[in-house]
Amino acid sequence: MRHKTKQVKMSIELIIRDKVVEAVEKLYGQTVDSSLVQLQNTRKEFEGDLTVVVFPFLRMSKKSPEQTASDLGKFLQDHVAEISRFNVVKGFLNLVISSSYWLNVLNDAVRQETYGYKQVTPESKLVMVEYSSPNTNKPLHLGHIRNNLLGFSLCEILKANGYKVVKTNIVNDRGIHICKSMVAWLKWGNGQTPESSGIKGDHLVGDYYVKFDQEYRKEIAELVEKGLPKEEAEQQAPSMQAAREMLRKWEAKDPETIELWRTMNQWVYDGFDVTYRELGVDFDKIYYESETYLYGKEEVLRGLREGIFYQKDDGSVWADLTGEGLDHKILLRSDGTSVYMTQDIGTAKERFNDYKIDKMIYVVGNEQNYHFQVLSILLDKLGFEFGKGLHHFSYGMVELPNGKMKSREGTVVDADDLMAEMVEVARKTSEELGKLEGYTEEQARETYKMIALGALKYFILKVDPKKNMLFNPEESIDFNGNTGSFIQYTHARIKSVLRKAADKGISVDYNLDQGIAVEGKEQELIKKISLFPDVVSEAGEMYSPAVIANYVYDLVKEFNQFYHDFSILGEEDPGKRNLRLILAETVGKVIKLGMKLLGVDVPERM
RNA sequence: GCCUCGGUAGCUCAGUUGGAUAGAGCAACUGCCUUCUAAGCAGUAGGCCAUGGGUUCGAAUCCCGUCCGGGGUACCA
Repeated sequence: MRHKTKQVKMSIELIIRDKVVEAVEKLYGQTVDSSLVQLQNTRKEFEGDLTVVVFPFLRMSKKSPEQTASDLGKFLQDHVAEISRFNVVKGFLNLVISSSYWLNVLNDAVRQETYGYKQVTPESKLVMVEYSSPNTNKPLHLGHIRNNLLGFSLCEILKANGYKVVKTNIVNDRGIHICKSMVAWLKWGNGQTPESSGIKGDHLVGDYYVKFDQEYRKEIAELVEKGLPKEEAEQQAPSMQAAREMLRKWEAKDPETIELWRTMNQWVYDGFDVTYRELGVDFDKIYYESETYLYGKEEVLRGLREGIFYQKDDGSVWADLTGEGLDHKILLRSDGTSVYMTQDIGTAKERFNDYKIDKMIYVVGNEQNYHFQVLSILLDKLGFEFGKGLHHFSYGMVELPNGKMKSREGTVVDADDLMAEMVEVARKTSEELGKLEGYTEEQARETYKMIALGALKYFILKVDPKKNMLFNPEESIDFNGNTGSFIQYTHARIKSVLRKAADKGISVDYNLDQGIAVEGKEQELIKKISLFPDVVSEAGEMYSPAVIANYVYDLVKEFNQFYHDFSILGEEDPGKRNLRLILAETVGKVIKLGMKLLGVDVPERM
């Protein structure tokens, strides 16, 4: 799935490919493979729809590029009904496709409810996608937002490509990090709860995590003052001792510790639920590290028994990966506790037990590339045939104008705050423009939220997932230009036109008159529409929401030019008006279907 | 040090089987609302595609070197 496969092109392209092969045989007596036929969309400045690059055939024709292109052009025009004209510029053969062909494309598109999507069938392959994967010691921030949006969108894209998808989340609910929050809460919390304080649970627990760190630093400073080396001070600080002790008690299943752990984790889950709901993401199955790490431990010990792994004198367990060109990797600490990798081995095993997974995808930041490379190898060594097939969907980090986000330095952009702020800006903008008059308060609020989240999601998803991206809070809240709002706005405009048409009693006739003249701009739009199914499958092959985002932007830009230059309802000729209505409706549909793949809703009005 | 990803307009980003004169948005400047929503449309300006070689009819794209930046690199997750 990951490797580049040839896109399934629309039929006309296949026909042209075949005919070029045939032409080369007939004209020059040479057999060529159709992969030699380079077909591309004709550049705007030339007349034509599709262009054949003829350079590869010069060796066969033994003629000039122009002559060769001209030979092929004549042959194609005579043998392909859809080609109405052609012209030659240097080695480029530009083909003009007849307007009736484009009208047929539009006809197909307007009639299909989920144009461009593939159906999921009982035979479809099952893909499990892990995303989000938060720690339970602090609220979600901008980095998580990119993760969640990419994960959710990827799932939508896979579904649209005919895959069954299980969305999963592994919650890192155990370990020293949550113990730090617990220690701090016990020391300084005075029994504070989300209810008593009015603070959202994940934020409350996060506040105690920060509190812990502050006190811990103070303690280190004091100890260093007394002459201890820094490393030793870090180990001996009372807070850290307390956190370690808490972890030991947790692993020993001390009832009080477990009870506190459950309580505080539940506060966090309640908080996360709110954030996930606001963000519009969800999961089919949630795994908890506190459960899976034990399975991982079992597997590692089995590996040790079977001689796949080895043990050092201090009791720690290791994997030797030098045969794979990597280093040695620790799997169990000398005190027998498990590490991140142990947990992931256990989780993977559980998942493949629970589901008949054909493909497993981990949506995790690129700082963990090495981790997943190792995980894949270890599972393979342990005899799991799925090991080699794991896919790490590795995405870049989100940077802020003043550098990286550091929770300890207070430079994180909190997910809840960010969404609330964007909704507020959307409300102000919308009220200034006065576009929602007549809407109830409820409807208006929904629209503000839709606009705010659309802007945020599009801003993040339009960039290539692999790359690091910069998030400038001021720019990101812009609603003009290449933004989600621009796309939503165009959808609202289209809906407005369609409403007005209905008001005027103009009904759309879906039997397009084949003889109708199609304007250049209209044909450009149909061409853009015709690309959508290819774009969906490309996004699925490349695991890239950005492909969808950039396509929808192009389409919308094209539509707005058309909208500006041509009147739809003001058109006198009923046939032309009908064509334009169908065009508008289809563009609206593609916008909606495309944005759905990004997890973005589009409004009827804005 | 080693591994890995990246470097395209002042800023944020497109540009994927190598193809024609490298594209958008933001910011700046200029026009367009008695006409279907101006969150729009049109225009001006802005580029040695980090850099040096190579491959070929043709390179932002492929290969090698160099510089700069991100991330990882044996008991954090």
